[in-house]
Amino acid sequence: MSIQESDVKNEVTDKYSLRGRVFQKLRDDILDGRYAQHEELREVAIGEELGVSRTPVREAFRQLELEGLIQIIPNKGAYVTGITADDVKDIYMIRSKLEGLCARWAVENITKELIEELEENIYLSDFHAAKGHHEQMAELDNRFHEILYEACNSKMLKHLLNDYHQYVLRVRRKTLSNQARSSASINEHRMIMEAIIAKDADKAEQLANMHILNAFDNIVKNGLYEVYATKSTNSDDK
Amino acid sequence: MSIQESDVKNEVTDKYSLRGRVFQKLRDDILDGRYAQHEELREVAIGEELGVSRTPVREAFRQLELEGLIQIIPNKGAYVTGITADDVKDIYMIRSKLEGLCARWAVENITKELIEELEENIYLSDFHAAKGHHEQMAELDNRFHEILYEACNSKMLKHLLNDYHQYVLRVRRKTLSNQARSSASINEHRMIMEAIIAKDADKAEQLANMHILNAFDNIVKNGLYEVYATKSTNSDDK
DNA sequence: ATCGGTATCATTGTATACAATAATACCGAT
DNA sequence: ATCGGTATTATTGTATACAATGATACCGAT
Repeated sequence: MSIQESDVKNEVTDKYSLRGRVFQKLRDDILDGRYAQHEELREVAIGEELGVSRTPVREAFRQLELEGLIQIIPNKGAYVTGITADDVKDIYMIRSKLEGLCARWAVENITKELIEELEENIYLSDFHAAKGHHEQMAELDNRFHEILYEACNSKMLKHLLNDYHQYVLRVRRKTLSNQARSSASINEHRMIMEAIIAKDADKAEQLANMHILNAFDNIVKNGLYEVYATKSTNSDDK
Repeated sequence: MSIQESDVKNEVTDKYSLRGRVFQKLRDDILDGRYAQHEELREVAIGEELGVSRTPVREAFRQLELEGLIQIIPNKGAYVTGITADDVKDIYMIRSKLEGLCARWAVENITKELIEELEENIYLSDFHAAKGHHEQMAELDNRFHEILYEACNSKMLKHLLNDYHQYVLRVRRKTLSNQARSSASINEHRMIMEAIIAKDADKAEQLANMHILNAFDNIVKNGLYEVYATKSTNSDDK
């Protein structure tokens, strides 16, 4: 197997190294709002908490910085940046554009195999929707998007969308699973797939745009959006 | 000065730490194509080359991985991913959408101060264009976009666009500075600014979209686009 | 000659030791 | 009491030592 085929998940998660575990733990904690805005993270403290030395902690810090979740001031410290309600909104708006682009590119580049995967995905989604299997539906929802990321045939876009998808997964954990939205979502998936198969790039892009905006609407409507800090702006705490 | 005000550049560059230097050096080398695709980077070798120990090298590796420039396979090694001609194209297409979004948001959020900065930027650009000062014009061009990133008032979008801007800076280093394109570019900047001032979000977005696409066209026309590897593996390119 | 297995080596992963920097406390001069 | 400056401490930055893992070479059995 060539290098670039290897599972993209490993890029970041790396479940079995200490660094990977520290990274995941900190990212989850930050995205779940368990740290205050601008809270300082000390290497030894985090290390002791997780039973590891400073080395993996430092490496995790460097990654979190690039994800924009903490800010490192040289020789001074690491401060959590977290994400605010405004950030969540921005992420969805950005994702809307990018998923649109992804769907557009998929029209040109999708393979037969991936089309089949999409079809299977929709088919299974209908099944689990009828049964009310929320767990499986969430999984299939993720997978639908991941298939498209693969199908667009762009390393850059895939990488970017995967990153944002990570954020979204966490946000969604906090939102009620909403029966009505689930079936609407599947139908939107179906329409996107059909537009791609029909090679209608404009329609695919537009549908994908709307799909993400609808998902965001749903989050706002369910109100769980409020768990995130409102833009702290300043006059700062701490 | 509060934390979030501090210079966003430091997030990544950190010129004065060893890790920062290693990171920059490796990123530059990779983006300039000085490594072969899939070449393995060994920690000790890089460290010796730069006269540092493995620690800063490893931290830099972790960052490069998140930037997508190398892939790290746990317990095995780090392999450069580089960017191909296709990647450059994708970056510009993605940037087109994002800069459009940025301009749209700037319409709502731009401050008087930033509007004045934009006006000054255009004014100075005209001056240096007339004099043929390429260095200053490139600087002003960057700055124009950075002002917009600030003006959109979105931490997420700003962060993202700054990242891509880094790529673009390197790509542009390789492209001829083209007199005709320079003046066209300034005019496009002017029109974007005017649309923002006129609070015409649709127009601002559309102009910003086109501005980036035009910049890419120029790169392709100048042919220096070919310095990058063509997509290595799969049969098809886009 | 090929296969399987083991030993050796190279390389990464982690912990710790040391150096440099920044924050704090303390002390004296005014 | 306040200000400036120095000593001390806490914390990060870097180097090195050790552990674990994967790659390679060697060797014997078939």
